[in-house]
Amino acid sequence: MIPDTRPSAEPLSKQRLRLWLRFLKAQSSIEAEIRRRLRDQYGSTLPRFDVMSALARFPDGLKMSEISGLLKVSNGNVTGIVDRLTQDGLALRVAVPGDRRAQLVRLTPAGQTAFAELAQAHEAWLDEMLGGLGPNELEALGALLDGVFDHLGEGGN
Amino acid sequence: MIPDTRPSAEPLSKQRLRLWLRFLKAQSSIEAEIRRRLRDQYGSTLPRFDVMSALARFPDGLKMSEISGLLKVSNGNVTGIVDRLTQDGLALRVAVPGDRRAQLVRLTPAGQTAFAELAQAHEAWLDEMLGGLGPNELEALGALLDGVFDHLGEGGN
DNA sequence: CACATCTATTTCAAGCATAAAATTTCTTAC
DNA sequence: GTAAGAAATTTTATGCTTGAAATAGATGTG
Repeated sequence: MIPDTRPSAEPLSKQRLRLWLRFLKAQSSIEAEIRRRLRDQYGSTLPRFDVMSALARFPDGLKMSEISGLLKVSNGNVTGIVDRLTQDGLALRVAVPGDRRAQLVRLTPAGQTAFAELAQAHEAWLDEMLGGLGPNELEALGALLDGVFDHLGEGGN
Repeated sequence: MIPDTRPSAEPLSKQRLRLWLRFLKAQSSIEAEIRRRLRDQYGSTLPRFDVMSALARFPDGLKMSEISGLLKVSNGNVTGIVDRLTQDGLALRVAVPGDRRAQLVRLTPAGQTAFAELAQAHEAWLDEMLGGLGPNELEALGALLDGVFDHLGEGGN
């Protein structure tokens, strides 16, 4: 097929803007549905899930600043979320031997159980909501996202 | 090229999950940069920009509930944002003749000027950040997003 | 050891977001 | 016209998020 190289009536910047708006709409409608289900079915939230997810990947515990670094959110933000997880008995803070400033946060056994259940539901929800994407579409979308990242200069992390 | 039709080692649900995480990462790093620039360069925010954008498209004004409907956010949310825009002299509430419950929100002239400037910067930023996407990529990405929407049953609006 | 500096975390003030309750006003059915 | 219900909006309580300031502890240099 011969690519259409005619200058479009609409400038490229407008096309990029419109694509961004569609991108945002897809993202936020999916995310809103996930938040709703976390709330209604599990009495939880996406920020809590994100923190638990990080903690689940590091059974030896994470320092507060490591959590905020992984999730790319502020320190003060993590303080509040971990406070609430701790109140609910899902996480706990343990002292770091050599450093009285820092603490390691870990999932409690109850937290591990709760997270396993949430993670399974989360994966199933996404599988359902992204069901329109088969293997080829997934690969194509992944490649396009790589293009975005390359240009943003954020390949790593 | 012969498509690889072998059953992948990784189940499709996991692939969808991983794609979603990359999708989220792209979206949130771009959005974070936009929020940062709105704040640092214009002393504004994305929610304010979204509301002003809706108001700019309807010069005759919008009722509070119309704004929240367009932006798909709660009523109480809009109350606060419009309050702050009004305090800053960018929007105003005018009475609706036949209905003392409702009010029309409009941009002030200052609000129109401010929005025009923000909108131009916003488009330029996206053009820069999505610069990795040429016409063909834009079209391909648009088509893939359509596939997602179709499956979500959210074609319209 | 003292002092400056750096690091880890929490606290604070402001704004954003929601769902649920409350208020005010309109409409409709009698 | 009055009472019941619906509609438009605000208020409230709670949680998430940020950047900046505060606190406490560690580290390094003289």
